[in-house]
Amino acid sequence: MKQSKRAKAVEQPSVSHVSDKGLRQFVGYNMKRAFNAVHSDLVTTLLPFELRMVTYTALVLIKDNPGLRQSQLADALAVERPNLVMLIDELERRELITRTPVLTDRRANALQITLAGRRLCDKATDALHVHEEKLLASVDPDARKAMLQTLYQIETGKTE
Amino acid sequence: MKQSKRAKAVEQPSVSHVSDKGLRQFVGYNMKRAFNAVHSDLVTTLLPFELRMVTYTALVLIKDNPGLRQSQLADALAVERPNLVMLIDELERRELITRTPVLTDRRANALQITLAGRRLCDKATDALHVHEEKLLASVDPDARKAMLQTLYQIETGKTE
DNA sequence: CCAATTAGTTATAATCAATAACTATTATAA
DNA sequence: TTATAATAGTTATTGATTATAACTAATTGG
Repeated sequence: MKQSKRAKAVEQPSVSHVSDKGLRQFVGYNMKRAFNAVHSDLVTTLLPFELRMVTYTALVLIKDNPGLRQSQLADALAVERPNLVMLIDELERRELITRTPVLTDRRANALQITLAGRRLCDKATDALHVHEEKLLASVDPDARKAMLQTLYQIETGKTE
Repeated sequence: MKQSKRAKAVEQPSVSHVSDKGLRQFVGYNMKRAFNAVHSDLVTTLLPFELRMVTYTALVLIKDNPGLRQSQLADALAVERPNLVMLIDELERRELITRTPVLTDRRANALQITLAGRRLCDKATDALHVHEEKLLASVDPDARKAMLQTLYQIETGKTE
């Protein structure tokens, strides 16, 4: 839509540097900024494995929780069940996981990682650890541990 | 317990609790989990103001950087210019900001917050601070300060 | 048994993010 | 100066992601 009334031009001092100090007051903002740095690094790290953050996360959860059901995985990943189906389809098609019906509940599928899946997962995990260590090289180990504890506290809302 | 009708099928131990310990090793995972908690709180806090995270952020940046240009804001928000247009359209339509052409560069628009925009922004900011304090009530002030410093270190990659 | 619920699926809609191309201006370089 | 390139904002469109509704099959519980 074309603007019918064009505002009058005004002498404006151009902004040389964009200040975000108003946002820096929020812990959430600082968390998001830091996570963005981690995430963009993660994306490039996982690229050669043809994994995205969500597919890698799914793979690890299936590896660590053999027999996991799709609904459980959907909950853990915080994705809707319908969206998980396609995700699982892809991992199964690539033969990184198997989807086998459960005897005791024939509605459900039990997810298992395959050998190939495990190998890919392990390689990706190694690469991620290397990248993360590089990203956190300047962070003091104690400060890092303290941050993890604080993050967990925020996540769970618990005092300790 | 029902007996299997085929030997191939194996009794699957159902997963009672989904373990994410493999993911907890990553700082990025812990950051994302904590941020999710903050973010979902933020969404509900901003809802009554009819603001999303990105629109609130835009509002604050315009407030703190009078005369900001759209391209600068797009960079600061890390959104593509075309997508910013609709965002700015909405804020302008709601008369929370103004978009005035710049004298010295008639291609550019200078963004300004209006009085109504400032009032809404301030109210939202207050509400967000209240909510964030509640969310971080269990976190020791020193631990919080230390975390902010560490987060900033990760974001910028700098030693200090 | 019957109703309600659950797991997985399909199809679809809504939302969000990315790309190309256009205009009008401004900057540059021959 | 003129021609060319580059920039700011816009439009239209596409692609990707996320959410919703409805369905089948199986299980649960009264």
